[in-house]
Amino acid sequence: MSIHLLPVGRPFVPPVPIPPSYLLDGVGKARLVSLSTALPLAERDTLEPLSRRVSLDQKETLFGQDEPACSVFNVTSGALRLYRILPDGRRQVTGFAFPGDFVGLSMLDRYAVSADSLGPVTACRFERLAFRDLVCRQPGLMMHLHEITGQELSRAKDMMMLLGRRTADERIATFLTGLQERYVRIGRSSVTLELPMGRLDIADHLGLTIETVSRTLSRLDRDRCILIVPGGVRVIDQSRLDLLSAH
Amino acid sequence: MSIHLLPVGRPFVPPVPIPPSYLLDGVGKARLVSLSTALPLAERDTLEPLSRRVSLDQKETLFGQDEPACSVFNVTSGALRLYRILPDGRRQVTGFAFPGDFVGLSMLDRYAVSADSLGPVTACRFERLAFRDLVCRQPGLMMHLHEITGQELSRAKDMMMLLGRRTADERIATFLTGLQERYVRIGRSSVTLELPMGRLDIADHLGLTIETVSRTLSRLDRDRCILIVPGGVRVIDQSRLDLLSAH
DNA sequence: CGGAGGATTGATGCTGTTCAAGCGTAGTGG
DNA sequence: CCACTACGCTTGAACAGCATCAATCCTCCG
Repeated sequence: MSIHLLPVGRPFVPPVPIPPSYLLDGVGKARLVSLSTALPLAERDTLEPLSRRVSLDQKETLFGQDEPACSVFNVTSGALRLYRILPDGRRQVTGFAFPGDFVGLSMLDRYAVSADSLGPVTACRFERLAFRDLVCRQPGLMMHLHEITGQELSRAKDMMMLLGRRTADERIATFLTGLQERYVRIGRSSVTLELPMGRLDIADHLGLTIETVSRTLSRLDRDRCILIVPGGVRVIDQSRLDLLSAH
Repeated sequence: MSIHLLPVGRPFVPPVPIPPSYLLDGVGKARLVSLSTALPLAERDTLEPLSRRVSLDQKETLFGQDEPACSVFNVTSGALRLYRILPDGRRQVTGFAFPGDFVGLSMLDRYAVSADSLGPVTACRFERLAFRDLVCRQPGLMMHLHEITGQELSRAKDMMMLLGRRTADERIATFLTGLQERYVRIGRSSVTLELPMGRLDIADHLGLTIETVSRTLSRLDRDRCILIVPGGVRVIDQSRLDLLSAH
């Protein structure tokens, strides 16, 4: 069973693409050489025996917010939705986890969000305490994981800017280009941008309503900026999208 | 020179209050015993020699976003404003740093935000690489710092929920109760809640305009929920404030 | 006393929400 | 093969919350 430690690079500096085959079957002996923070192979090897495979069907929940966090996960295929809910039902989707992403890495004793599957998902599960103990003995690995958490924190700050200060158009554009970059990074880039999540998930992620998401996408389609296709969108005018999402 | 490692506790479980004197003069020999994740004194002692004191006047900048991150800081007195700015001037204040708070702890090679002082500030500065090397050799310390980063990430998700899904009233109430809790934690709680930042800072933090912040505070004052006083507010109806900010 | 900067308050307008209806496609069963 | 339903998505019309624009008011400080 293979763990996916994706390269930790600066945004907009996509590292060497990883063959999709490596990411999609979590079995082979393929090795991932990280660009900036290469992990000694020994560390990979010590991590792997701890993991056990988990499989989820569509819309199954992996864990719930505030539950005792007894595991750390690494997604190997499919996509997870991560979210919080207010007592009155308002929801904030804090993010989506794709192959290679860790969830629960901050290792507090309770999960900070709920996680469920958008479609079929497979992941590696680590017993938290064992994971913690092991990582403690490998300062290099721990540093790497800390760095990944730092990246997530930086993305969280991007989200604050987006949610606090950007218009609906900008939010949608930023969301789309952000997905593009993530797909590039995991070697999944293609002409059409797959959207495994529904409109409501996008809305709850971007702080909008489903109607506004739908309207905004429709307008971008009408303006020949994107083309809405079943299961995703095709980007027609990349530069206009980049302009809208420009930080 | 003394470093402030504040307890890492769950939200709403304020740990033993720390005498303000300890936090305000960064000199004495006082020791901070953390509730959940006590640091061996040896670790504190190894960290301290690395630090150098920095002092800032009002509205001086400590570092700018995207600058090479060559230092990690620990605030000892005063308060910092942490923010990002879009090319067109829109600003998102991602947070404020109070005594005991670390900034730059995620240790990416560039700062994720800009930081400047709201009033006079003192802090401990650590050379990043030395800090990193040292921390690498102290798994317990590193774990603790990782945990602090995890807490920050969790608060970032609170902010996403706030910015994406909550009304102006709720944002203001949540902001006020959040400040209360932080002040309790650093032993600074008092009848009046000090607001060292201006209305514009609050607005840019909560994704509102200065006018909305002012109006909302005025209404809470008119409704006898708070009392606006010079430099802060006095909370009159705590339960109503808690209700508004309830997660 | 006068000026500057921050804060408050009012009038108006816009962006995104709400409410409601209709569309398209996939799945089911006659 | 064609209803029929279910579900997600789209579209329209009216509305509301917060933003914008603008004037005024503090309060501190020279």
